[in-house]
Amino acid sequence: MYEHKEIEKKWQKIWEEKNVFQTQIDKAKEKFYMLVEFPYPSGVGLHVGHARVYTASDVQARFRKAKGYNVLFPMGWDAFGAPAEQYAIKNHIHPKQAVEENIKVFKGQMQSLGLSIDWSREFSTTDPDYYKWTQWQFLKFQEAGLAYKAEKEINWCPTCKTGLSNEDAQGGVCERCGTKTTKKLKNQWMLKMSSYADKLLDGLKDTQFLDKVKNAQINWIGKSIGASVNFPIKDTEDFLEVFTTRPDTLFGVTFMVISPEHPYLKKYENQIENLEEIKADQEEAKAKTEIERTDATKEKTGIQIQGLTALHPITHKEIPIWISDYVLINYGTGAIMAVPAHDDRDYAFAKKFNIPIIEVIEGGDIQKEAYVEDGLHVNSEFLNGLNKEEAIDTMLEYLKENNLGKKTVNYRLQDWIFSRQRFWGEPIPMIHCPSCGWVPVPEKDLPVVLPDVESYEPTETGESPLANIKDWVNVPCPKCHAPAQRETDTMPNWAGSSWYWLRYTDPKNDQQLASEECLKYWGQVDLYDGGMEHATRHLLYARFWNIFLHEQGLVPYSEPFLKRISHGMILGPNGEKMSKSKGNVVNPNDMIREYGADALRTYEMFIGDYSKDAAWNENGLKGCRKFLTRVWNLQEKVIESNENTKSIENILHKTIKKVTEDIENLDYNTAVSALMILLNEMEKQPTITTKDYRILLLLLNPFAPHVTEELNERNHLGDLLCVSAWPMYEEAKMQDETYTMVVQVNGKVRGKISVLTDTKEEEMEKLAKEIPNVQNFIEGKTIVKVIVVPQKLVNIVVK
RNA sequence: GCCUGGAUGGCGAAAUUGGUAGACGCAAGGGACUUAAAAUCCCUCGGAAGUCAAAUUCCGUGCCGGUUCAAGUCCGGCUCUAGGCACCA
Repeated sequence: MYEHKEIEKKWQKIWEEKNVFQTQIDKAKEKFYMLVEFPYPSGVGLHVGHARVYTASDVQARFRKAKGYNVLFPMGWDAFGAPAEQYAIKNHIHPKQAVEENIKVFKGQMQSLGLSIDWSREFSTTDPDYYKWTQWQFLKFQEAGLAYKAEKEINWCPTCKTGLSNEDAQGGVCERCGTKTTKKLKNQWMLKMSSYADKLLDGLKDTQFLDKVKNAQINWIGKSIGASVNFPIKDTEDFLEVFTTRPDTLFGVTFMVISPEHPYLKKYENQIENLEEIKADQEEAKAKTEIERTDATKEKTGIQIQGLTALHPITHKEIPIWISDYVLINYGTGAIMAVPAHDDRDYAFAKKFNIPIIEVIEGGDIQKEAYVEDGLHVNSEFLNGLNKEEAIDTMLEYLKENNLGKKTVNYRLQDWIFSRQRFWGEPIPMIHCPSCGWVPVPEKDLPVVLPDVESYEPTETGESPLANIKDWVNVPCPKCHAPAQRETDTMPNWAGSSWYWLRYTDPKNDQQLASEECLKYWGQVDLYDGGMEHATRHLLYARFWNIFLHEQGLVPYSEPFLKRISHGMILGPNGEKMSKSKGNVVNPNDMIREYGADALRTYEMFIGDYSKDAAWNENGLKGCRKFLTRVWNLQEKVIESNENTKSIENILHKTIKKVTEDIENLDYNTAVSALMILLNEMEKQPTITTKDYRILLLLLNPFAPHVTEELNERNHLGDLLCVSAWPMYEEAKMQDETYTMVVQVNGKVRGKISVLTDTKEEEMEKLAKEIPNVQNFIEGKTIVKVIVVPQKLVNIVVK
């Protein structure tokens, strides 16, 4: 009887006691670094979706190990940040304690899945031994001038009472709690990520990320090439600088628009005649949420600034300046030149406020809509008659020569807002001294450890809860020893996950973030599995961080991840995302208890294309359990022999090849299917040999590691499977003596015949024409052509 | 609106990159074993026509067209759908 409970417990214990999955550097072997995104240990435990991802990674790790690689397959915990803090507040416990409890649950569940993780490398981002190095690396950014403090209008979540990066506030809602975000001016630590935009783009060439992942990153970075143009402001020495991707349309400019946050509104306050009206508008813009402001479908609003007028840089005509919130302060220069004839938004704005529209490119009907296509330029002096590309080049040349502007590149990517007003994060290791300014905490004083406190709830003022802990905040300045104060903001929870894969290579090192030897040997991650939701933010932060460390000579590789794949989600049985409120949550614990981890693993690999979402179906799981039971029952047919059974030798070798290639290509579903086919064939045999059986078990082992080990042991087939080599296939044994030759007439199948594999083309054609049903279709017709594809088919074309 | 993918039986899906569409599994129906059920095993299973049963034929991979001896696969144009970006100048 196949009793999964005892078997699984037994083998998990054996693996642990023998330290089978502990990994050391072994230069004689090629390494394989399998990384899967470490989880955020929440209170609810593992999801069956987690089980899918970890199983797939485990299949990969076990397979590579059997193939002779020295495999690194580590796991840790990403445990800083809002959710742990919220959970702790709700349950009235310290976040540290909450994290410990949750980790215990997660780890227990992972162990019950039988994952071949090297647990000796485990750590949490919240361990002071770990975040010491996160802080240390922040100081490296600071030293390099890449960390700076800036008064920034930031996305503010009124519920979490914290600043959010653009990445955390996508669509104008707080990533964690879903509240609409507002704006708030705050002095924040920033990391100069934007200056790495080109490096982040170029580096993609050295990776094998999925195209959709690469594309998501390219979009996010949002590089656009254009020109900055200076428009003189009438009666001043000043200029209004704009960014445009269409300098060729410069002669079509009929107005300009600046963002409500543009500094000139303050600078020329005294000159502006309708200042009150403008100020009211500014207030309004501030009150609007990001989502309201960026709703492209809504009617444009705007006010013309009286008393402040620009001049066209070439024609010197007067151009009115408007203020409108469709122009964003954090992109380009916060000001645009508007060409209503050839831009949709400018067109809508001009129509609404009756601003003239000048056509400068032929081809459209500017009475009806803005014409954004290419065409010949008109009304454009020296650009007349040129198409878009030529006109852009000519204009850029002209602007440069006349000192009116220049070619410019702009990015959507912004600097990384690195401050959070929270308790549960890595303290930013900086001290503010009244006379020395910001002073880094000396290396010897790291880590700056979070204090043990009673209350870690956010403050009403928006200051971090740490600000209230005077003992902790007040320290002497490291430079002049005068009374000074610690930074009370903490790091975003993206910080800890921006270098964790490096730490796995050398997790206990107390001298360095990881030794050079370990970093060199384990090097880049060979395969990094994670969700599509992390394809932009986490992956960009991590790459930015790694590229920086590489430039500092701290890590040997510029790109951290060689290959990035993304997995699909497991949906509820109804095809919807699993959620408590929908009542469609499947708990992996229940499934393991009832069907066993091996069945669950096999099912989750068989469920469908790994990169795609899949709906849960318990009957499918039952089917996989049945498959394992049949593998179990097959032992009754096993006879002792060092040979393969002749009648299944062919399919055996084909299956080895198929499973090997499928696992390499992450086609887990077809690998399982190939094993089912092999089992079907084996069951048809009166007996199978011990050699046959061991091959089946070896191939199945990555998917169902416990039951295969048990069967291997019970039938005395050889060494533990988890330390045995992957079986090899021989092409010679895969050759078929015959094959089914397909015969078509005019491309339609009219007959099939079994022929010898080495049948010559002429013979194939002759045999094809002899098939009675084929004759029915060619009789009385003229044969125009005969196509013969050796070892496949014959197609007779008749008229 | 722009950038990626995807669409195949009742369901999850396969298909060597142009060569037998639907492997494998689930569900369903029929049968065996059993006092019975569960478990297990065997058979059928895209639709239609045809037949005692077959053979066989026609239709069929989101829609319309094209290339080719041959198209789920390639090309052009749509529709729907998932994900990413989005008043980004």
